[in-house]
Amino acid sequence: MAKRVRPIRVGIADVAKQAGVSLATVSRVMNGNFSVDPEIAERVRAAATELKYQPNPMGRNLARGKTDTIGVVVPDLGNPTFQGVLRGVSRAAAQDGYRVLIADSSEVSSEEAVLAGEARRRCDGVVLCAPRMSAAELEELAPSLHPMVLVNRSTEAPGNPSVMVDYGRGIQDLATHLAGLGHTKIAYVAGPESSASNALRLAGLELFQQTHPHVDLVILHNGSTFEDGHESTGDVVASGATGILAFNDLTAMGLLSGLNERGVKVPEDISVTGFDDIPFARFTTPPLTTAAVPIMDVGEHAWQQMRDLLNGTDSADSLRVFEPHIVVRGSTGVPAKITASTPE
Amino acid sequence: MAKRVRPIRVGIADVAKQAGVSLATVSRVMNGNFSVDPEIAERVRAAATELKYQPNPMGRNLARGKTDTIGVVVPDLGNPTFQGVLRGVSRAAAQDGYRVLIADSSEVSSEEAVLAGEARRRCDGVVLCAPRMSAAELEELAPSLHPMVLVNRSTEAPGNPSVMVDYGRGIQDLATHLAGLGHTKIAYVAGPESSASNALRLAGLELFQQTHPHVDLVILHNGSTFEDGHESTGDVVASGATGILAFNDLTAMGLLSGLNERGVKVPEDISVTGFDDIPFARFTTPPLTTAAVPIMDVGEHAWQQMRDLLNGTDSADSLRVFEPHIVVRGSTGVPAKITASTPE
DNA sequence: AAATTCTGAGAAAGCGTTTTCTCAAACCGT
DNA sequence: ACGGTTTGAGAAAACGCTTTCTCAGAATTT
Repeated sequence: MAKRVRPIRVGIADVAKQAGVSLATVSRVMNGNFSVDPEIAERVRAAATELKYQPNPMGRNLARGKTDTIGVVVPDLGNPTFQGVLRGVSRAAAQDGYRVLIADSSEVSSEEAVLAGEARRRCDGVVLCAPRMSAAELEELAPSLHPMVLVNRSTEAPGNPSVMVDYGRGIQDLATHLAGLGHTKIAYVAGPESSASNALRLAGLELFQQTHPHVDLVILHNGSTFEDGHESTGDVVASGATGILAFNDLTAMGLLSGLNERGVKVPEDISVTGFDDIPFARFTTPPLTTAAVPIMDVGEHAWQQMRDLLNGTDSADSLRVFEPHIVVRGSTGVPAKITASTPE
Repeated sequence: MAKRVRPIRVGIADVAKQAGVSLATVSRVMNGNFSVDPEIAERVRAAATELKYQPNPMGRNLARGKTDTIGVVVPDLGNPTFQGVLRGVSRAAAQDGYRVLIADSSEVSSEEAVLAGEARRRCDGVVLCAPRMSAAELEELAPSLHPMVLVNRSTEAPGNPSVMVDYGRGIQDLATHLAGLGHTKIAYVAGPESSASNALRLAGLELFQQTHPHVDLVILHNGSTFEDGHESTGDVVASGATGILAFNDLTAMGLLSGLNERGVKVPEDISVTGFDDIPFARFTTPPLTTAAVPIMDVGEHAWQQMRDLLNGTDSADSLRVFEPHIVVRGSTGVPAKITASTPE
């Protein structure tokens, strides 16, 4: 029977025939193996370009046991933070000839394990962005995912680099900023329970409380989206706090919007801070005071760690912490009570 | 010589041995081929789960000639629009068991062809988001990329579905909105020359001009980023126009910021419109009047087209146009001249 | 000039699946 | 009970490369 309709695909064999050499030689030339006569190499290259030969990645992948691709799994592609690290990883990896496969778990933590596993099998490595799964699950999963690098999480087992953001430090700075302005009652509108970065913020606030015992600190439970922030408005107002630490910029913006609807003036009546310094934080009304996180750098560093893992290069640090720095804009100010007690 | 250290990887052969059947049978069971005795199938399944067997994707890919992956190439992962379609495609594809590989051309149009080609070879298909390359290049590249679906571009050659947004209609609606408010001098702050959607907007404005001959329409050349919008402030003010159609929400936000710095009131002195209705458009000061584009739907539809292509299902329409709808917020209003001429 | 080491390229063995091909055994109708 | 279909599973051939193994012939050594 006739061979099935050849999809006009030129393979390594065609090039070999055209150049009058063996498959092995073509492969050698294509992979820059120098142990081949320059003249022959040239002949092969000519044949390759003439036939427009492009190596089939599937064949290569199988033969080499690698794909030059890494997987990135994020909880939500709609979140500017994850978009940032995705972009950072993607660009950095591209520099080294690697591509990235994305997996969006849609905040369903039970999906994470299977997505991560699948990504790992398809790729040479996997970076897990702020996985929502429990610590126990993460520990259990880690060995089967190696090489893996974590963003904003860490594991006991060594060999899995983490790149983290010092949310504790950031929230302390923000709280201190508010306290410095004279706020004595501060509310933290917390993020998702399952969020590790939320836990870090809470720990940071505990330290803050120790150094500022006179400040009345209250925790309001909430979420991580704009809508969550908007819905927290009632609780925030009811709390009587004049300084509000929102979980992130998104919730801060939601809160700003909610407060505006109720006629509460920011920062005159209430000061609000965000976290992350997403690109739009400076365009809110008023512009948002927040803790800037160098998110692209986080992504880029995550790639570097991954590359070291893949190359077997022992990376210097397997835990890198990025420090946020607060940027003060218009959403924070001296609380009303103080202003009122100092009439002109 | 001893086999190199087995990386503990269980292959189909291990399962076959464990179950006492041939490789072929294991494969059949794993792929839900029913022509296998239920009892044996059960035995195979038991062996598979006991050994925690997971098929190696590289092997499958090569044997099946497909990867269950599609590539998405975008000009800039930092652009909310592309983030939106990426998210839409990713989620929709995931539903059908496909994954997505991303390629960010960083707005370098010369990179697009190579990135797209590589993505295509690695994946079963490719969706090109608003490629910046010339029409000629696109036509030339198209055949080698098939199956491919285009977003916001189209080709002569059939078989390459396009999903587009009716930017012409949107900008006309926006312009009409401004004209309706009484603006008689309107400026369009154009996007990148190479942007096809910019051309569509220009075409739309031409139609608008025909139906509104009395309106003085001026075109200011510019870019697509926030910074571009900010830098256009001088030209905008100098133009004397009272109604400004920004290329997109990003440039509109930049412009808003620039106008604010100069003490120009929006919308009292100048009205500004954006385009896209990115999630943050409603939080600018004042909230941005814009043309909302159902960007997630665009991504989702792009996937559907791709799926049809992959399945050989002839899709009903190979050109789908999504209509934007304008959403009027606070950044547009009656021009000052009119207000002044109707004193209370 | 014979023996030994290098070089460079072809032959062939994987890589881990899927998918024909084959063929024995069970099943069928007459 | 016997030729003719089905069933069901194993053997083996792809899939398209990379890489090890081999082995001529050239280069070098004695």
